[in-house]
Amino acid sequence: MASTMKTTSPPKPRSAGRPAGGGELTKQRIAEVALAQIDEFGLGAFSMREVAARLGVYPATVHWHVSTREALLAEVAAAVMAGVTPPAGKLEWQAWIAELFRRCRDAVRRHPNVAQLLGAQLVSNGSLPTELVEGVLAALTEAGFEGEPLLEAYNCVIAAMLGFLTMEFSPLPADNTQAWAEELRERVHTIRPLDHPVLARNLPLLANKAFIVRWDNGTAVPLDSSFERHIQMTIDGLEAFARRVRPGA
Amino acid sequence: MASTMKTTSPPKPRSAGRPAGGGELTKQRIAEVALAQIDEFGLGAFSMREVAARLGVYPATVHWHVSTREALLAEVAAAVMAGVTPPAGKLEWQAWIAELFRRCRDAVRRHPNVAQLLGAQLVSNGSLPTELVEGVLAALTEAGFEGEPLLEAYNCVIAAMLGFLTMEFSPLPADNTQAWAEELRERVHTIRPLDHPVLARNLPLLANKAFIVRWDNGTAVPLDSSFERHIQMTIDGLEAFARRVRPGA
DNA sequence: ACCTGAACACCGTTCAAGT
DNA sequence: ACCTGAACACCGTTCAAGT
Repeated sequence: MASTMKTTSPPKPRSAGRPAGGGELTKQRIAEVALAQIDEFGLGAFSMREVAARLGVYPATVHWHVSTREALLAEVAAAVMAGVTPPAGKLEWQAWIAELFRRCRDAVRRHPNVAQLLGAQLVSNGSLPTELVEGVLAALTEAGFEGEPLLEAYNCVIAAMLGFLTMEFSPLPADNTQAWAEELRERVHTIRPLDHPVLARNLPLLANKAFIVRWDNGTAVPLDSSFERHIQMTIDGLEAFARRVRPGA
Repeated sequence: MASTMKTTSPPKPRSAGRPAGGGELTKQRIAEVALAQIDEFGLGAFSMREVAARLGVYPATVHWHVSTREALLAEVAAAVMAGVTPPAGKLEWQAWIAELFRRCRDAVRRHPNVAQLLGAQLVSNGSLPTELVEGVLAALTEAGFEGEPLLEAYNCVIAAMLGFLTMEFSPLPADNTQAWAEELRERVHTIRPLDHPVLARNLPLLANKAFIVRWDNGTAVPLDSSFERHIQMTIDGLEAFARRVRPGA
């Protein structure tokens, strides 16, 4: 019963072939365990071998179901983002987009450590629900966009939404968090008013709450009001864009 | 002279202590080599050991100068983003922000593989130039923001800029790019018009050019017009926000 | 101060072999 | 079809020891 912290000890020995117990090993079950692991220790500490260990199985077994580490992560991202798309046809396009933004953020807040997968990995992009794409396009069509402007507006909306969330929940340095936070905090508080007057003057307002000058991410310090404002700005921006495209409305 | 593709063969043997040759090993030189490696093979293939090998040095030597892998990556990100901030006081706030967005994108386009470091890693966030922060705050102050709205507007601007770039240049799956692209392409082109009418109708417009339904990133298929529109929308959004805050202007 | 040489504790993935 | 057991070719980081 030798138990140390992270000993990847071989799983309970058993013979090959499908096990008798009801513990069916499926792609979904693997993704669940992977998500649990990411939730607990972050994406940096995620490993196939640890997933296998948690399932009481050899690493190769996981690969039989999942093909590759990246594919598994895409699966995880898909699971997190499933069901974020609001139902169609019940809201004005502005309200629909606002609702999508909020539901998307709620999903990410439940599993903040997968945030980096959304914006920063093309793989998991591809694993976002098609309903989301269709929904945004439908809303923008209702807003009067078509052709090239539709493409542009769509890209702006997706970038605005996922971009903000990717940044809000971007991970802290894996290891010596304490030391790093202290150093950045120090650096921020010794900003010279002569070199950076506006920043220095607004330091109490910005410290640890503004991008680039913060040492906690959205898990510890959520940017609620900024996100709400971002929704507002996105919609205002879309309306202005729509006016430019079809001035007669 | 045994030379295979990626043999981490021991470096040219030499004795300990500082070498005689003028090849000074500094933090900057290490960051340069790291950046070159990332440019060539991507962030996924980046390794401390390979950096060491390129420098003709043992892995431990790199650690003497850099402390940690994450710290080195932060250094690299800082190097890429150095000098993106436009000079102060020469442009209207709208033009200044637009210029910042464009220069930022140009920097990322020169080193697209570091894009994921910008939005998705809090470490490298902290290594962005303070001038950038100050500049954005100054522009927004000129636009009439102060207090809480200033914080919100700032966060929206940073998220809009870095978020878009993070997404535009998010990396493809490391390995079997070909197969993955083909599969996504296939999936996109078999979308059923009954389930996703707007998407299906606009497929020629969107395929491989819209987020989530593309299989190339910004390196192969740049989203120029979408980015320009994003700048426009951001500024329009800011102006609308400013009007809400101080209706008398 | 700066570097070697070797080790430690991990990785993802592959593959023959079992059932 | 599904899994074991072991191997391959890597990792980042640490540390005593050299100069």
